[in-house]
Amino acid sequence: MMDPRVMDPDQEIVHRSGMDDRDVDEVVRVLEALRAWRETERRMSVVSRRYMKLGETDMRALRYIIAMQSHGRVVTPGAIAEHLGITTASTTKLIDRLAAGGHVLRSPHPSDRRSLAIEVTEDTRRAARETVGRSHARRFTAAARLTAQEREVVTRFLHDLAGPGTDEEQT
Amino acid sequence: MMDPRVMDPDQEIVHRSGMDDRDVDEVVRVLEALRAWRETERRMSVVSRRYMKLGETDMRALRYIIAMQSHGRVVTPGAIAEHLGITTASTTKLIDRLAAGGHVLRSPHPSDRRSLAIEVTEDTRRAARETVGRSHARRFTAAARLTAQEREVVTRFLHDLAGPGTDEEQT
DNA sequence: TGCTTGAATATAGCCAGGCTAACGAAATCA
DNA sequence: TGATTTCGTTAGCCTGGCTATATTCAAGCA
Repeated sequence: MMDPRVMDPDQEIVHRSGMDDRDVDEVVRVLEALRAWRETERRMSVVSRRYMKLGETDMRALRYIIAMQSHGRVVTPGAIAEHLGITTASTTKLIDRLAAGGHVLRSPHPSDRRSLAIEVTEDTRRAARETVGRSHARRFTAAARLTAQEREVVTRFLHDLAGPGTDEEQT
Repeated sequence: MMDPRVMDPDQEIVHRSGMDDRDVDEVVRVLEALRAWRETERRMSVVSRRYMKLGETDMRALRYIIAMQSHGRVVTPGAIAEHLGITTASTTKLIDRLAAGGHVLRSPHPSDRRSLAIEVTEDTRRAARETVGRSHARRFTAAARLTAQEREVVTRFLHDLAGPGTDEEQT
């Protein structure tokens, strides 16, 4: 009635690759570390979003606006919508929320009078720099502690994780 | 008016650690790989959740229930609420949604008549195994491709990322 | 110039998924 | 046994998505 191998689809791979128990153990440790890190990230993201009273998408939007603005680009609602993968209608409400919270301003677009330039307020830019910057610094430090060869190993592993998985895009 | 260092808080760390340009470049590559992987994960999660017509929390709940059940544990709504970090009221609605979608059943708890045992249906268990299992297999394969020393490097790096960041819990 | 078509944002109204408060039923404790 | 605590549910609210539609302006053309 209950299949004990349910959460253990590794057997097939293990069998194919001829790994011994010790190898499997190490691999599992890597995966566990990966899982732990993701969980930490998720939790910290929840904490900092609670702190700034923003939802996940709003936060992503803010990061995007700040990044673009720091490169001197004019950020329009349409561009935000596209970046986030949501509709422009939802983006209008999103900007309403950010504006109500004093995070952004709607300024006229310099050349297209149909459009807008969304600008982040100075206070929010500072706050974002503090919270986002902290976790960025943590990542930076961790990567900086590695030797050159180790960095190469880690980078390769990460690319390996992300790379060939782009197959199941289905629309 | 516009500070070009806004998204570049790395300068201080770089300065402290006495890294040269080449080092910085490599570190940035590591971080970029990290970011790319996270983005991939996020996108794929969106895709598979759309496929199963489930929200993020519902999916997490399902994974939790399947995992516990596979260890022979009785899963109660309260335990689900605690694991997800949401209220029991929200969990009631969550279970309503999962039950309406045919993903779980409310069965009587074997020993406590106030409580319930939430059970995943066979169909959903199979579907979850397929989608979740695929990305798990991808991670497993990537980790399996590493040598023993490389696995150690990666694990250490990941722990380093997740580890000391648990300081800012602020309730 | 004046008209038409398309682009960019906004509005209205719907649904999902969180929350708090209050409740009933069962377990537990004095 | 009676009081208290625990567990899940219900009711009602708010946020953040969506679609469909409206509004305003830009751009191309007769």
